[in-house]
Amino acid sequence: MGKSTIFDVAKKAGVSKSTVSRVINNQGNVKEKTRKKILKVMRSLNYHPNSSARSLVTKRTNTIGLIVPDITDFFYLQFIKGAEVVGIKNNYNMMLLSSRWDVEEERYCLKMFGEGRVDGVLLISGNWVGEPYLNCPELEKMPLVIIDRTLNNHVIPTINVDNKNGGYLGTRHLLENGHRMIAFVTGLANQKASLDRMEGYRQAMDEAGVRESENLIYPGDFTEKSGYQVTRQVLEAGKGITAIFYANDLMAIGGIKAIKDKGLIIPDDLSLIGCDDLELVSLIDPPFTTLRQPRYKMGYTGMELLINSIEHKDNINPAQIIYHMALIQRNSVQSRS
Amino acid sequence: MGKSTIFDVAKKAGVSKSTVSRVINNQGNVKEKTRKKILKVMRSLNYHPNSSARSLVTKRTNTIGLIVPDITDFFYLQFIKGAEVVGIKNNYNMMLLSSRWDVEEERYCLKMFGEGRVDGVLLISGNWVGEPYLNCPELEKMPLVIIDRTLNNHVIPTINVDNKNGGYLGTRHLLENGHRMIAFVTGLANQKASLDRMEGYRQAMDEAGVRESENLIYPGDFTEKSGYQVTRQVLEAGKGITAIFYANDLMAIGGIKAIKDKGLIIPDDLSLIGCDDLELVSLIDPPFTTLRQPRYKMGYTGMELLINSIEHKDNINPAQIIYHMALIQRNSVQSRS
DNA sequence: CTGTTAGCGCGTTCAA
DNA sequence: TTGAACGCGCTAACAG
Repeated sequence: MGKSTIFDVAKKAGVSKSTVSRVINNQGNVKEKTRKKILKVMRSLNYHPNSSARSLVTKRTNTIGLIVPDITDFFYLQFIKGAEVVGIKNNYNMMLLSSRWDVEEERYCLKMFGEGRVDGVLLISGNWVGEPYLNCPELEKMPLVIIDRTLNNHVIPTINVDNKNGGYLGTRHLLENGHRMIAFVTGLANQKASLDRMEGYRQAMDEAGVRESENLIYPGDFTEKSGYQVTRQVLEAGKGITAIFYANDLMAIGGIKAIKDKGLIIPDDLSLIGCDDLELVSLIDPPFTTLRQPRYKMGYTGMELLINSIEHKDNINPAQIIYHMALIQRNSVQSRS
Repeated sequence: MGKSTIFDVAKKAGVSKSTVSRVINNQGNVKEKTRKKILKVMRSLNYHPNSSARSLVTKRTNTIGLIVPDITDFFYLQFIKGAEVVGIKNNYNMMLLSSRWDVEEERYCLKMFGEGRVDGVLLISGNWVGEPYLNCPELEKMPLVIIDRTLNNHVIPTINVDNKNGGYLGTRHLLENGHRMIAFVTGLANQKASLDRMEGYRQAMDEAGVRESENLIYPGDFTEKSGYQVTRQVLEAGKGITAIFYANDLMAIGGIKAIKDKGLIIPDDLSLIGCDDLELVSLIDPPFTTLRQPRYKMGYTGMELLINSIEHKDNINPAQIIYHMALIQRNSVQSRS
């Protein structure tokens, strides 16, 4: 038996394929009686139009390609969620590929999507230093929006947060609470977000006249484990550090463990701030102060831009959108004034 | 200009489409020299075969449909991850649809995938009571594997854990540590997993001769919030409860908060156990004892079965696979003996 | 080793 | 209001 085609329906209903096609897409004028008839036959045959055949002629797939460094990473969930909501509202499906934190892999994903599988691509990028998307032939003519990354070529729209300002805000908050010996734990050295946040930290420290900031920077790698290890170093350094600023929440969580293991109390003995505002931060003890990156909103907006550009609703998409990071205060910063 | 087609390549290379097709799929014998030439032309034209056209004739899309109740839910990440690994290894892409915890929506997703968009479907099911997949015409001939659910019709392969045994094991563990007044916090009433776990709890309690177990069952809804609220009830009930068994980890996390808010210490004042073993459990303070559901493995195996069935590598897929839940001991159970 | 031919299932003219 | 004919881009016989 196999799947039934539009031809089977037409034959059984005693009409031509064209008429069936018309009722499927409810367009054109079809007599109510024949429409009813065709609908009935379609059901009886359990007919579903074949989407490949359709795409071949319409040049539309109604699906959006989504690329993420790691589906399993808590950090990306809200981006995806935001994008999904807009996708559903506009009748798009999502095809998911994972770049596994690899630039080459990311390019491969772009290539897959370049084979007419999708109408556009939402790339949630590994935030590498550099601009690897220039001269990428896979992209030719394919609507694309990049999230969590800023490009200066102004041809691919990007959505990002102001990481430098985030670093600045967090550091200011600690300074205003009377801290001066503030350590900064970085993420991976090739991650732009980490570098930018560190720059903000430096600027705030400089402005406050804390000259030793260079010696207060500790290299981490964004993982919980490194947060734990680095924090041990900080605690054993004996520099009189009273607060730690982590370049992301996961490291802060590791840090909290290390601090507790030392028998110290947060924030009484040591203050800390994270970065990103993962949902699970509120589950941690203590819930800690962090800088929120509006990830849901970013995914949402990214998908909107993308669909606009696919459907030419609006040809003047902005070249870049940059959101502020917001300080979310919880219970991990003690005033020393 | 637009996208270039196989015809453009053929013309520019001075050969026929068939020859180009042969090198694309590297099959058949093609003279090395012409192959080189064609490859070169393909690059120069930035040619990528159109996957819709291909699917139309091969009847293969090389993509797998994945249905999940909520992409954002921590619980599902490892299933997806396991499935993804196998998918990548076998050159399949993944198309992701979210059923949003709704049976109707789930059916709609199945329908979408029934339109030839995918070669098979991996359904990570909302674990509802009942068997809604019988007589579902969308499924006709479509390879399908269901995860996190057991069906007894023995036509659709399912992968699940032995939830009842999990409930039994957890309760036994508490009993063996000298607890008798053990509360059980359920999940949503229409969730089979919760009911099964509760049944295991009951059995263990009965075997141990604890007759009041009916009065120790508290209804929750799987959310952290309900875990918090129910735990407050338990603490205020004054029944002499010394341990709480939560039907999932999220509720246990809420419970931990409630217990701490009361100024009580875990496990000294109160023991507890969760269920599922989410990754984030190790981040919680204290890391708590729970029953592990091998989610990565389940996703992995599910995808393997599915691909086997698509490629007819193996027509005798098992009708159901049931994994054990394993007790993962951490620091939330105090011995009272 | 290579070219010719015939569809895959559908939407879209253009006539009727 | 309907049907006939064509083509989307590709693979798969079948010849040569």
